[in-house]
Amino acid sequence: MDDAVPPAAPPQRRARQPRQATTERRAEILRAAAHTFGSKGYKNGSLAEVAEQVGITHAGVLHHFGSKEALLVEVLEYRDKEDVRDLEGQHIPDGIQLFQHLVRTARMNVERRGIVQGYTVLTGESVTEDHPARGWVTNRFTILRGEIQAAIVEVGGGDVPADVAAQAASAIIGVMDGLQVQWLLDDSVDLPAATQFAIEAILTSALLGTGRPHPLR
Amino acid sequence: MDDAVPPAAPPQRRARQPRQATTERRAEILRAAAHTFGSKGYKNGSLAEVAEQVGITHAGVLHHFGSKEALLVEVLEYRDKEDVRDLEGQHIPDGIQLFQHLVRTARMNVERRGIVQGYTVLTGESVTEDHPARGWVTNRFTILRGEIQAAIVEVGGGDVPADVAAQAASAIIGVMDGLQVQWLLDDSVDLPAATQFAIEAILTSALLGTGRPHPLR
DNA sequence: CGGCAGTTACTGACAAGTCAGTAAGTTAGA
DNA sequence: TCTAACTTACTGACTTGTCAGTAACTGCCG
Repeated sequence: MDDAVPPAAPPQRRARQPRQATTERRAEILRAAAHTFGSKGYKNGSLAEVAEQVGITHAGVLHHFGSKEALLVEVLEYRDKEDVRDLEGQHIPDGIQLFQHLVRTARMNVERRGIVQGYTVLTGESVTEDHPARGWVTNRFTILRGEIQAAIVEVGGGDVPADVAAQAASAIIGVMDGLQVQWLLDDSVDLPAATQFAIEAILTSALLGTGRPHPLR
Repeated sequence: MDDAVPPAAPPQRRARQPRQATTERRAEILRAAAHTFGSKGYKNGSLAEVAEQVGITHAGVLHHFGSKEALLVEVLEYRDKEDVRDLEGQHIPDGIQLFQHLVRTARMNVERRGIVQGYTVLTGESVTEDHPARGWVTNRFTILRGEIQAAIVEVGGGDVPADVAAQAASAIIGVMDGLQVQWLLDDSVDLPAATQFAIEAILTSALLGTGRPHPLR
């Protein structure tokens, strides 16, 4: 390759860029879409409802995102970026701190019912055939399981067998999600308390035999 | 008017009963609907698709059930009855047998992916506003929690505090549901093993301090 | 036991609505 | 001036639900 020439002179003519306010506009639409898909589901939430929240028509939304499915994909990416930004400054928790972080998240979630509902509805929907969010949800689970499994092994000082750590990791994610569903349907379920109880229980069992004391209390 | 005649002669005329084959016909439709709502969700599954499976038109389905929502309700009731029939002969498990039953269910579920998917999709959908299955799902959770909580107290010989038993009961249901979602999305999740591991872990923690040995192994 | 009244179990057509997506025209900002 | 950012108007595909009509079945009357 010839690297001597300056990188490809801009064949750009004039104002080919989006306007300045457009970035924020798109973000507005993404937040509206997250809200709609969250409360009604992806299939059942309409572009018109999303558009109305930002004061435009559904065709305006399609101008920005091309299709409903593309909008969903960007919503999911947007949420990922937000999650990362929330953790900015803080180092990514690992080891025992990860579990403390999970319990803290459950406590926070009680104050963000809408977000929890969105996650729950979308996750449930994603197991249907050819759902556009299926890949995203599956990937999310895979990453999360990996992180939690690694944290379990780390806390156990390497003495926890891989398959036990894997089962415990799945179980921790499962119990968090499953408790959220019950809590959404019935406020009498104590989401933070049950989450903490279950995580401690699963962690204790996974570490049993390593001779280490329980690290959460 | 001549009121001398005996009070309102039976207005019953003739054949008022459904035909013989109708019961089985309705059951066929219910099974088809369970399949469709299970794989596509209630909102996204159409009457036409249900009808096609039994070789009639969507109007025929509506003839039998009146509305889509009424069909869903009957599907749920039908499934309940089937569940009960499955347990027939066997006494309803309680105490430690309930937990063995739950683990056995997880093992069986690996062979009934469709049913698990139906349960998962419908449960996720039900947390949306005004969903027609919401009451059914909520009620199901309430009953299940009560049974599991009672079993925990029983196994613990009455030494387990009510709130601990309640949290453990929620957690056990939650982990079963949550693991099913992960398993549906990713076969590499070992549903039976992780379920058994988590139930044992949660049960152990709940019984801790009662001085009883772990009852599952 | 034959026939007919009344009902069931549908079909096919249609109503009324929602939906995503397209195309063409308008406005306003860089 | 050029074009991004819309709107309006529309299409076609689907939805559930209604309705009138029809064939077939059921049970009673004579």
